[in-house]
Amino acid sequence: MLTDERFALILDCVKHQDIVKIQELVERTGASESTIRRDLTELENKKFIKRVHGGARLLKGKLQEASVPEKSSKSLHEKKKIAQFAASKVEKGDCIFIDAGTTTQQMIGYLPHTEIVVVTNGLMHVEELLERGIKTYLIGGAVKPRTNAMVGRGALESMKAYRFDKAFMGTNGVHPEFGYTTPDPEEAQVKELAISLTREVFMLADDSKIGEIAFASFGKIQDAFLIVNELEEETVSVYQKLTTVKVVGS
Amino acid sequence: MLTDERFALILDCVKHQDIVKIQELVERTGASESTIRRDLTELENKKFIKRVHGGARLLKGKLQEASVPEKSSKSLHEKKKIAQFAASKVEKGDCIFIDAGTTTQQMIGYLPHTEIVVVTNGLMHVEELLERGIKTYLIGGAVKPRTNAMVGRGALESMKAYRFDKAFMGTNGVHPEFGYTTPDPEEAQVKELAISLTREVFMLADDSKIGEIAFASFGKIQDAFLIVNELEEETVSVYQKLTTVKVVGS
DNA sequence: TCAAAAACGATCAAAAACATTCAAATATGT
DNA sequence: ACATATTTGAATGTTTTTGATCGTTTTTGA
Repeated sequence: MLTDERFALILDCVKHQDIVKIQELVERTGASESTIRRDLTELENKKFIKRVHGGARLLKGKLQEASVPEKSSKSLHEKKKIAQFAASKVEKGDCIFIDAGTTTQQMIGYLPHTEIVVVTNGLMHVEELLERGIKTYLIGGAVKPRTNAMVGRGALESMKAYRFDKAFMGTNGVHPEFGYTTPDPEEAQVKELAISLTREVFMLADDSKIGEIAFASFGKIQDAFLIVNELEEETVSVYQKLTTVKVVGS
Repeated sequence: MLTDERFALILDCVKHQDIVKIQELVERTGASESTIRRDLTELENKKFIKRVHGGARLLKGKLQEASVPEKSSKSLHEKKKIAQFAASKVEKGDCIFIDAGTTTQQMIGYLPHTEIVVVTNGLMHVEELLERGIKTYLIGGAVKPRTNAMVGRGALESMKAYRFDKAFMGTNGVHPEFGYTTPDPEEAQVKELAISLTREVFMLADDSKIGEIAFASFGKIQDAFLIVNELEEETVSVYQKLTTVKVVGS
């Protein structure tokens, strides 16, 4: 049996059974255990399957990616500083938009008032907002599995019914020329619309995002008040020519 | 049996039975008690289940927990029977609406296909739907704190963009004359609109709702296929004059 | 309340699965 | 045909998983 034949057979097994034992593969291919192991190792490197003790498993978010409670505590602390400053900008009676994402989520705990109205596209924010007794609106649309953000036509339509005093946005890239960028074009659409509906936009970005460019752009640097945790003097001045910048320090 | 196979089996048991004994798992997996204990410990650490003396329990997300104060396991079992039958009505390729509520939530675990599109107004449903890899749309609007249901103008507007093959609704009252009723007028609006956008409506009601009348009406008996857990012969015939009734028995 | 029964966590040795190495078999290129 | 590269399977020692045991804690029922 050829190598590629074995590969096909293995992938077929995994696809149909979700999980397959090495012994079963040995039996079905007639190859030795060593060979199967080598095959599995290679298929794992090529990101086709996930090896587990005793066999291999389908590589999918089915059971694996469900829980994401892990955070690097360093970057979390940075995010908290940024979030805290951003939250201080919220005034009683404001109608604000809070973008989906982990940095913006941190804001919720620091919000200085509960007499505000919050609109968000981040499913994960809702629980904490309600817990604090804040009037919460969620925009509609398709739910993006990995990030639990609302995207798509429904999200855009649904958001057009609102106007915001302030918006707090996350971003994956901040660049003087290319502006604010994010990897997902659908999320970019939502962000772009949110910005256009808002009087005063705040962009929350930790230092790892500065100078980066992701795939989809959703705004120019001057569209938002930029909040970062740390930044060299010279870099700050570049951005300060374009917009207001606040370095919260770490 | 591989570790991951056991994990899948355990999670499956917990999801369908809410609670599972160690002995049952030993029996079903063929593994030793020690191994099952280790598995449960690990699954608890990964936040998939909650260990209890003698077994393990479903770990509900806080969003779900909030709205489900405490349910007698009897009525939960009834709900499951109803949900199971309702789920069997879903066919591959369907676009369905699933109403907010605990009974409809039970359906998700029993859905026979994942090649469907689900629209819901129930925030608590989203997590489980995505976990099963189902394409999920959430309608927009205000989030109702106690039930985590989407209501209000935004919800209505946002739903109008969809049409459904089937809808699965919960209700607080079922009455021959007054039809289906619920205490909250805002939720009633949403339900009413959902029904009007759907070809085939299923109403899920346990026996405690039969003959009851709540404040706000959202449909006549004949608007939906009625699914109940148990019902006296004579009562059944009353409703059967008006619509199709399925008694799933307990 | 108390004692028996059940469930528990910790420990340890056996078993299974593992990566690595090496030589034989096979394929490839000149 | 020859030398070289690749693939294969067996043998090696190592790591992970497993099931049994034991003393402790929790639950149960009188």
